[in-house]
Amino acid sequence: MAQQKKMVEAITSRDEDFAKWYTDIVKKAELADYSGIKGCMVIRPHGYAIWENIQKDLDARFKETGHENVYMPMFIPESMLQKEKDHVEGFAPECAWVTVGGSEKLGERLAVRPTSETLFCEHYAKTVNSYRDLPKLYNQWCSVVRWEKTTRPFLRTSEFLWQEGHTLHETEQEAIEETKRMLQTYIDFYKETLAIPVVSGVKTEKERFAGAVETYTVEPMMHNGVALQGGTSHYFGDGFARSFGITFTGRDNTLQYPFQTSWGVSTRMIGALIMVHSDDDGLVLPPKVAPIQVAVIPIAQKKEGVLENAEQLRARLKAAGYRVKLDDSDKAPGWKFSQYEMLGVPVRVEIGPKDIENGQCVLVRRDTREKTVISLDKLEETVKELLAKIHESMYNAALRNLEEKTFVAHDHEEFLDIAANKPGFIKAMWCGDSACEEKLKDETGGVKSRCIPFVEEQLGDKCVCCGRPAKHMVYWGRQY
RNA sequence: CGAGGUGUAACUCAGUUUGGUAGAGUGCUUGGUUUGGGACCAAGAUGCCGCAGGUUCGAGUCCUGUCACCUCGACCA
Repeated sequence: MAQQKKMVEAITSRDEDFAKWYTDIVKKAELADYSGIKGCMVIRPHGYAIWENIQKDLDARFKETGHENVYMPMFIPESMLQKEKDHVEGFAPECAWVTVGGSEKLGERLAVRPTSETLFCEHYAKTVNSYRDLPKLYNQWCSVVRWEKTTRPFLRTSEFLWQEGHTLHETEQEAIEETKRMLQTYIDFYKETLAIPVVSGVKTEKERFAGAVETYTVEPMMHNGVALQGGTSHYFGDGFARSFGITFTGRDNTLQYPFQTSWGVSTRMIGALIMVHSDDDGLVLPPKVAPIQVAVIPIAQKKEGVLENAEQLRARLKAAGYRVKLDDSDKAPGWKFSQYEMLGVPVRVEIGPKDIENGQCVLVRRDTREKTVISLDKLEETVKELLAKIHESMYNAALRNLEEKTFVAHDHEEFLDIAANKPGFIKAMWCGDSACEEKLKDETGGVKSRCIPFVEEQLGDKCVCCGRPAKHMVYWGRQY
């Protein structure tokens, strides 16, 4: 028990100091390290492996919906960035600029891409001529740079990895459908792969992406009641097309502007995995993205036959298609238990002399710590069931947290009271005026509109801020 | 951009008040004993004290400058 206590002390308690707990997990679970470059992190093997699993899963979903991967330059000439007015206003303040090449000052400075709409537009302007060239369904996996003032590993870093889909369509309706399709892809991915429920809907004008007509968002709820913008899908209308002169000859032989979308998710999702699922003993990973799904820990491994039996279990699980690791290092078993819990490995298999004698092994699940003794011949079957069960109960626990932290405010006073005392989402009616969003944000010290859900509840008929007739029900909350 | 903090071993930090041989714990290496919740014994290796000047016989310590990172806030598709 003394050792158990020591282990817990290595990580700051989540309830005591959430921010410190978060960075402790990042470090202890070997996800990332600070780099010596402001706001930039080193993503370590365990963190990068999670990202690779995320990529593999998402990429397959993109391909299934007809998208192709491309790669654009990382530099954007200032003049190109400036072609769309709202866009440049939104992004120029946080661009990193290249002004010197070798020893020569550049004639025109280059932005390190903060996002690639303009590059895609430039390319589309050259390659799209006819309605037969549409739709263009492109995606790119890359990193982008935004000169953030306040950074935090995975949640907000100066450089981050993401994917950005950029598509071009013949009709407005098609583009809107694409925007919503990709939002749904994100919603499904969060649920099916990350075991995270989200609130989704459309952003208010104030929170909209620079240059977009509509911005749709997925908003997961963190364990401490703070929301996270977990992914966005934008409908651009033909605004960018007009700014960049992208035209095509339509079916009726007239020159037309195409309609455009973009959508992206980033390594920020790894931050969500931490803040939604993990606990005071370390990371808790959903099985689909866990770099190691099963850790095999031999007990008294120098005793005859133990390592051989452990190796057999490893080989069987590998053959069954699982990512499995046998730890035969000479660390004490207790150390290994803690270590793999810290790393978030969903299932641990223990095998020692007693087990071998009885033809059994011990399975321990990370999320609940529940131990089961099973007969060795049931291994593959039980692990399969267990991983599915773990995903499901992780999702349910996260859903419970989301529901418990969602409140309803009927009037101004109630809104302020909840904002001050109950961290989470606040559902409340809104008149549609940005001034009310601004006022509520000031009054509460940071509560902003998260989104207007697709299905709105009629909680009242007046705006909770100004009392004028309400137009929408809005999810409000603090965000990372 | 504002306020605060920190730079000494791989990590966490002591040492700075009062200048005098560079320290501890953890980790690492080797050997042995161990092994069902972060084991134990023994022996080792590891330093441009952030960087640049200055004062001094002598600077981790005093002075000047500078750089970097962290935290909080403001800002934030």
